[in-house]
Amino acid sequence: MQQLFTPEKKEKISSLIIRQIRTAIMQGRLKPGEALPPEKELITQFGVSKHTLREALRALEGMGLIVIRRGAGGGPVVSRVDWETARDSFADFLHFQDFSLGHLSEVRRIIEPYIARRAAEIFTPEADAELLALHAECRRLYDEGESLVGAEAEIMFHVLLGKHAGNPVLWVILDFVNNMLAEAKRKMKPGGDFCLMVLNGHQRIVDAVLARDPDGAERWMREHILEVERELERLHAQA
Amino acid sequence: MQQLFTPEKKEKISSLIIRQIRTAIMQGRLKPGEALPPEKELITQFGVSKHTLREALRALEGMGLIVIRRGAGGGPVVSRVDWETARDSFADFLHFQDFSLGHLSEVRRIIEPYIARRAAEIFTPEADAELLALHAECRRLYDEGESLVGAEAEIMFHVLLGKHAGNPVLWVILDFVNNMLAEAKRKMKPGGDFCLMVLNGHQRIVDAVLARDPDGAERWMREHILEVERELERLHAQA
DNA sequence: AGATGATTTTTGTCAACCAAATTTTTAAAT
DNA sequence: ATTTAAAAATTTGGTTGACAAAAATCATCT
Repeated sequence: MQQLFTPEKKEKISSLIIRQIRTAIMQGRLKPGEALPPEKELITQFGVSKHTLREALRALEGMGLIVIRRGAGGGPVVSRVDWETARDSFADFLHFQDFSLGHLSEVRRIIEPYIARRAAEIFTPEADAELLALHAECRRLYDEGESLVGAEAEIMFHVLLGKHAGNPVLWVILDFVNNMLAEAKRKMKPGGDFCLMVLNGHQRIVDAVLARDPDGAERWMREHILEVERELERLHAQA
Repeated sequence: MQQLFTPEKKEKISSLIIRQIRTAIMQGRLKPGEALPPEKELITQFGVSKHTLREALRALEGMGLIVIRRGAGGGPVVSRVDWETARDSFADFLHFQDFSLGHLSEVRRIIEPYIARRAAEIFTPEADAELLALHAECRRLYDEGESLVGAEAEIMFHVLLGKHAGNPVLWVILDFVNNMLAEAKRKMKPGGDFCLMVLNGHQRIVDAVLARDPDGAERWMREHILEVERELERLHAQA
């Protein structure tokens, strides 16, 4: 038999407080840097106990929406949600999905050639210099025999290309995918030949970007991504 | 002068508990569906007060990592982080970045034509049926004079194409971008001509996918995205 | 003026209590 | 024996009060 009445949902008080504060921030009624009233006052404003209020504040802190400092003049302050927090949440979600290296690589295959093309089109001399510095760092790592693959500099090489495209949405997708992939790559412990392949791939992309050759940059990036993908699959099959 | 000693960081107890439980889940030592000990026992295990423990549990609940039921046999249970939670977190982050409709549209321009091509390549008869049903629903909305743009069915049309590609990473990107864009579109209240344009665009894509014509699907999707983008910019300029 | 210590503000933690929700058990009735 | 209803047990939800710890401010002494 069908339910006749709605289940009269009793939401937890702390959830109500969380939503109130969160929507106030989202509607711009509370801006980053602005301080919320201290605990004592919030307790009276919301009409709840200290414990209950603190649960709400702790949850908001976990979301990265506020930071709480203690001591005189302290208290909860609205803050910008940083990328680390958002990325963690997204990684938590993906942990329960069944996805593979291939899925991450497919996303790269779609986005990164476009990014490389844009870089060749719009890079400024300053961006060129950053790219060269990062590539030099990659080469140094290789020359000193350290594992290039999965290293911070190798991730940043890819992320940097997107950084100057001025699209934050694209940028975070790029950052996320490359970081997830790097984590997996580090576990595989690829050999020196793999690193050399990566380095050469990067070299061709750098050359094309600096030569302001969008077609070349796009093509070499695609080659690079595919090469890496093939090699990772081979390593994965071995293990 | 350089600091001589580390600042002896005193992390909050609840944060320590949060991290312990979270890493236990991430390392697979706690699986979805598995119940954690009840409050009473966790209090003794961690050696903290009820209040402190509950703050930690509340934060974990906010992350979507656990759900808490009360009553006998209840208590905290590990759960899969759902997409809603992760999406909210990502939206919170983007709220503080300065990004525009153009940035969202650029992502669509890159991804959706590829998705349409893949759909034409791999769609099964069941997927075809789903697509047709959704398109019929879109047409019904238009015929009844309701605003098609920003409607649930219009979002789902785009998301469905990616759903059957079997790449969860790509799928969530698609879902996120289309939902963000839809929210913005709803606020603009576009007219009936806009809706007709969208409907015709969808029609061409459906035809190409059903005809198993990857080139056509890709091309028409690109046209569709660009058309919508131009129109949105025009509306935005008016306001 | 500058250092030092006391005071104040504000969060962090703990403890004990009662209320509400939900399952399990028990008991009764058919 | 099966179904139904009441009672009990379990577990979280919420309140109050108290004290500790951190950090800024203010007063005091040199």
